[in-house]
Amino acid sequence: MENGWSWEQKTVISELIQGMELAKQLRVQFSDTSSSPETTDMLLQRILNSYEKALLILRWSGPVGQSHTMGVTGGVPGSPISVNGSPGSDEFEKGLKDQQELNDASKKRKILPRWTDQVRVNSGTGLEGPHDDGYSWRKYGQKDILGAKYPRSYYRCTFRITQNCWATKQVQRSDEDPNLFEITYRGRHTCSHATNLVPAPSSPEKQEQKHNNNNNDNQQKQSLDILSTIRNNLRVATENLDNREMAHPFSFPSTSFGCMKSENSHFSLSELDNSTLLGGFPQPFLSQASPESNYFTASPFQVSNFGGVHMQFSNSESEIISAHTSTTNSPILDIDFSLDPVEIDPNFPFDTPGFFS
DNA sequence: GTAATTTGACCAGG
DNA sequence: CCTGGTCAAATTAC
Repeated sequence: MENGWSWEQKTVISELIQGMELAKQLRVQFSDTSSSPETTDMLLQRILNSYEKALLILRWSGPVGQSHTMGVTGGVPGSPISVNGSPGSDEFEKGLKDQQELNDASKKRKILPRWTDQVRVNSGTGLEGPHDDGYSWRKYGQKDILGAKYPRSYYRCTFRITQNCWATKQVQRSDEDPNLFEITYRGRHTCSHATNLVPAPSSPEKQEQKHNNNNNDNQQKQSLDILSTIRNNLRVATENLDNREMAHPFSFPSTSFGCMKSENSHFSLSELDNSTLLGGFPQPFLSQASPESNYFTASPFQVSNFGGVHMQFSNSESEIISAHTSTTNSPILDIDFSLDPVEIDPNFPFDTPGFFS
């Protein structure tokens, strides 16, 4: 790695910087009545994408304490990551030990970190197609759940076998609000497959049928975490921000890491000079933005619910409390933050090419 | 042809 | 025993 910064560190930093810059632009937008709502909306999207990406990367990096810990993390008080950042060594070791011992999936599953996401799909706009969260998932089952109107779908990382990546997710459509999906993620991706090879994402319709794995919202929520930390730079408020779909998964450049998909047109790096850090990524334009406007507040140490999305973290033991937040203006997002330090996966491909340059 | 999805069977935990 | 989660053969998609 050059300059002591790994590629991912640089990426995170640049994403955060970009987010800030965009937010600033947005602020200007609001004082500039001549700018169109579309522009504003697009800026919002991009901001979110940046934060998403940064969060994702942070997640991959795992809890702090490792050599790969990014400096940024420390500067993110209140962020989930930093909260988990200091795992009790006991549990940490225990977790590692467990993972090593466990070959069987169920045990393994038990110790995997778990977090839930609630994603709203905007049926009106023909779905925000946030297709995937950028990962490459493979459906391996579907179950009717007692008391639930809709079946639950089970997905695992496409690279489970080839790269021993044990990340999985479950998608459950909400009973009362068919537009709402609860996505539970389990385990961190340890794969290092650059999926830009993966063909274009499926069509929106297809996604719809597939229960809309709009998990990218997940990252959007995560974005909020960081978002809140940059509160001073962010104070945006659009008119009513209903549950809107920030949609647009971001993708990574050809050097994409993990099992992220590099979806063609959703790359969202801006024209900001962050590229100097990143080494110059391509900058395809953002795709269509949702029409509705947003309202978005970043209050100190408080993550807000954004676009009606909701996210909770929990370790394998604790219950996932499902808070209902398809809501609108509640600036407060309940985050049950108790991620398990154990989530460091021994298999994490630190040595993966491209992970650390 | 390969890869992904579907779907009933199987299994473990409570 | 019931339920949720996973497996794997059959099927479908590419």
